[in-house]
This record gives sequence, C-alpha cells and structure tokens, in this order.
Amino acid sequence: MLAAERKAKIIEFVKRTNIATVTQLSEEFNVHEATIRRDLSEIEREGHLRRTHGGVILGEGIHSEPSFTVRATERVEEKQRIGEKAAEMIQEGDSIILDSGTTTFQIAKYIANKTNITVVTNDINIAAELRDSKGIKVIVTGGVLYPESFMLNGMFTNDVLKKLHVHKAFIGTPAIHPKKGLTHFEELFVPAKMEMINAASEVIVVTDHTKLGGVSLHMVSPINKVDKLITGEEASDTQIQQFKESGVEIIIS
Amino acid sequence: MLAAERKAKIIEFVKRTNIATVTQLSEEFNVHEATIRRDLSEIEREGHLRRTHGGVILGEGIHSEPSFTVRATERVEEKQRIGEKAAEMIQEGDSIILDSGTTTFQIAKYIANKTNITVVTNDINIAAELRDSKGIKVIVTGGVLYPESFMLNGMFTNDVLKKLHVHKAFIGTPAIHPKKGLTHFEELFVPAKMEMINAASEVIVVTDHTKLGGVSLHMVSPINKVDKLITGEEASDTQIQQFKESGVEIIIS
DNA sequence: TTGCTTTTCTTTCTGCTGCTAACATAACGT
DNA sequence: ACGTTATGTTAGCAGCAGAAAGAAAAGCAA
Repeated sequence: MLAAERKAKIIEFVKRTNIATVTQLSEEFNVHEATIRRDLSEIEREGHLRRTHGGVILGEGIHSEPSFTVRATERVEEKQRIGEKAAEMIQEGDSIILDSGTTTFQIAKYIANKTNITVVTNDINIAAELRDSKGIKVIVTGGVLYPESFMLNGMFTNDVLKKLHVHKAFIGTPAIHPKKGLTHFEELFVPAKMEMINAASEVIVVTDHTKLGGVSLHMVSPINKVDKLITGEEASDTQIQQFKESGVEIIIS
Repeated sequence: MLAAERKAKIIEFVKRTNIATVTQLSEEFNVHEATIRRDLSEIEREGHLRRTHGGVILGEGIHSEPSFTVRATERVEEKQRIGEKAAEMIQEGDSIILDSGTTTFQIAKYIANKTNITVVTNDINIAAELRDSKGIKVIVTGGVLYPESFMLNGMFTNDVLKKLHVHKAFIGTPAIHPKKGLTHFEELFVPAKMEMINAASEVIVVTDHTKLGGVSLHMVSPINKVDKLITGEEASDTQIQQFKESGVEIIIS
C-alpha cells in the first residue's frame, strides 16, 4: 500500500470512528506504530485531524473545506475589516440575512458573540460557524447544495426567502457599478439574491474593492435599492465619489 | 481509553446529568480521582464546564442533549455497520432522505462514492459530508438550526419536505416499539419526521439496538408505515421476532 | 464567631506508556 | 551503483496515571 493511500485511509477511518489509537491503526494497516505516528503528524499538519496522547481524534469543526479555503485566502485581511465594520451595524434584536460568500462569512465570525440576533443564511458554512453562538438563532434556507461552495440555491431557497422579512440584508456580489447596480455572471444565482434584497428593509452590499465598478451579464438589482456599501480602504476616491453620487451611503473600513 | 476520549465523555456525562461528583466520575470511568480532577481542570480551562468543590456543574447554557461530536462516540462501531448495510440498499438513480442523526450520518459516509444519487437531508453535517461527492446531488431542507446538533427543523423544513417525493427515507429514532411504532421524546421534532415518512415510497428505520422496544411520549408513526428496520446484531432474538410479527422486515448487521 | 473534624484539593513523586529523533535497513526509480 | 524515499529499530525524553501528604475548604457544634 502506498503511503499516501494509507494516509487517506487513516483519515477516512478516523472520520468514521471519531477516535483511534496508534496501536489500533498500526494493527489495522499492518505497519509499525512509528509509521502511523509519522502519518498522523503529517495529517495533523495538513489540518485534517487532531492528535492526542496515544491516538488521534476528530477535530472540532473539521469537515474539510478545500475550495472554500482557497478562495478565502484572497484578500482575507480586507474582508475581515469589512466583516468587522458590518458587524458593528448589527444591533440587539436585529434579524439579518447573510448571503453566501467569503466576505459575509467574515461578518458571521464577528457577530458570534452578539445576542438576540436572528440570522437567515443560504450558506451552510456560515450556519455551522454560528451554530454554537447561544444568542443567535440561525435559519437556513433550503435548497440544492453547490459543491464548489457552501451555498444553497434553487426553488426551495427562493420559497423560504419569500416568506421572510428582515431588518438588514448583507449581500455579496462579484460586480457593483454606480450606474448599472448589482450584476452577476451566473444566471442561476440571481433569483435568490433578488429575493434577499426584497426581503430586507435595508440592503447592505459588502464587497472588496476589486469588485467596484464591475458589470456582469445578468442584472440583480438597480443601484437605488442598495442603501449602503461597505468596502475596503483600498477603493479609489473616484470610485467612492461615484457611488456617493448614486445615492449610496458608502462605508470604508 | 484515550485521555482525550475520556474528557469528551466526561463533558457528555455532565451535560446529561447537569452535575456530577469527582467520586461518581472516577467510578464511572474507572480511573483515580486525581485523574478526574486533572481532567476537570483542563475541561474548565477550555470553558466547557464549571468546577465546584466536590464536583462539577454545567456552565452557562444548559443543554440536555450531548453535542454532536460527543454523541457520535457512542456505539460508533454498531452504527457503522448499520450505515454500511443501509448504503448497500441504495442504488444508482435513487433519491433518498437522510434524517438528521449519528446513525444516518454513517450512511452518508458510506455512500460518498456512489453516483447518480439525490440526497435530501435536514442535517447540515450530512450535507457537508456529501458536498464533495461528484455523483451526489444534495438538497438541504431549510429551517431553524438547532445548537448542539446539526439539525434543521421547523416550518420551513416541513414545507420543503411536503414538496418532495423520494424512493427511500432513512429515519433515525430514539424509540421504536413493535406495537406502538415510532415515538419521540420531543414534540418539536415530530412533524418533520412525519413529513419524511410521508414523502417516501419506502421507509427504512435505522437505529442501534438500545432503542428497540422503547416508547416515548409523542407518536411519530405507526409500525405499519415502517417497511424495514436496520439494527445491530446486538439485538435480542425476542426483539427481532416481535418486529417480524409486526410485519417489519428486520435487517441485522 | 471560633475551633474541630471531615472532605476535597493541590502538589509532589514514581512507574509506565507513548513520543521524538536519530540511525539503520529495505524498496524504488534513475 | 547511486540517491531518494519509506519503513523499522532503538534510546532517551516527555507526559499521563496512581499514590500519598500537606493545604484548603466545607460542615458542624458550642
């Protein structure tokens, strides 16, 4: 058996059992305990499992998120700032929508310790992040799970969103333009975003500065439906000015 | 038993009983009291429980249900066998419902490499597990996320389930009785299970042997709606015979 | 409160098990 | 044959569990 193959099988094994001893694994795979220890060290370094004395245990929230983490490494620092700023705008008693995405995920991280908040989201990663926050009620929209992200979409998602109304919706977008408004390159995802915007009293778009001024094929929303826009300080003054002239309150963080 | 494993089980134990003495715990786990004290110190440092003189009590939020990760360490091996057996019953082209739970979670692990399957689930942990499986389409029911588990429940869950029909539903249960059928201790979770049963052509109950013969307060389904029951070989012949007489096809693994 | 007794906690020591690291050996590809 | 990689082996080290003793806390009586 190849070393890499064995490593993969160890991960598989432990994900099923949740816990395993070094001895147990060495017997299972007929290799020396030292070999298992080496494997475990590497596996831990890769972040799949957590080692303990005598064995290995499934980490807390470890259920792998490869493509997600890759995307999330881009401009994380800017997104964190945006997330923190957005979180400041959420008050006790608010109900909010968090759109699926990496920027909105950062918002979730910053509201974990708030209380008396209801969060509606179509992102199961955001839902999992907020799961243990005692003061937060999480409502997940149903729908089809998209493999490359943690997003739920489709008819069920739209149906649930239609039946809800929230104070604030935090929407991510791949393109926002001071005149053309919100646009998206993928038609499939448009209806859900439109429902989110309709369901909220206040629409807050969160996006890093590289998306400003972009235009894609499918129209999501005119600019006048966007109340606020939170973006990074990397945005140029010209861009900021243009959005201001379109009646958007722009917040730099 | 691994130290980390024992610590997890202590947390589980105390979450069930709300309070426990050092003596009690040392007898439960057959270790020295000093060891328990050391464990408790660490557990307290991690913030899971609060120590007192003579024992330990639950921290802030009191949760009667043990958390998912801890619950999953009980009878894992039996649940794996059940999960593997259940997975064998799923064929290419099937659409199935996977109820939230630790046994059904094992099913998910065993179907990851199947193709052309549609899985409907109210468990975001199951959804996350199947996310990367190319051949599997995952539909998540919406709903309110329950802390300490990964279950979605409520009106939205039921609405989505009403609009679906699947070939097979795999249902977990805390109690199944050969005469009284499926029952549940928590009223809130009953409607979703009923919808799941209604939505399926074939109802397959999966549960470890300790749940056989149990009866709880709230009725979920009469026994004649249950087509098959998969449980562990630990089940007694008497129990197996009783279910057979009730017209349930019982599968031992 | 004060003093006494009992229980529980902390600290320290010791034996044991598992861990790390270095080296040796075997398998593999060039 | 050589270097590379994976695996096994060994020795010294680190961390865990049990035991015991002194310290601290709780309970109780006057």
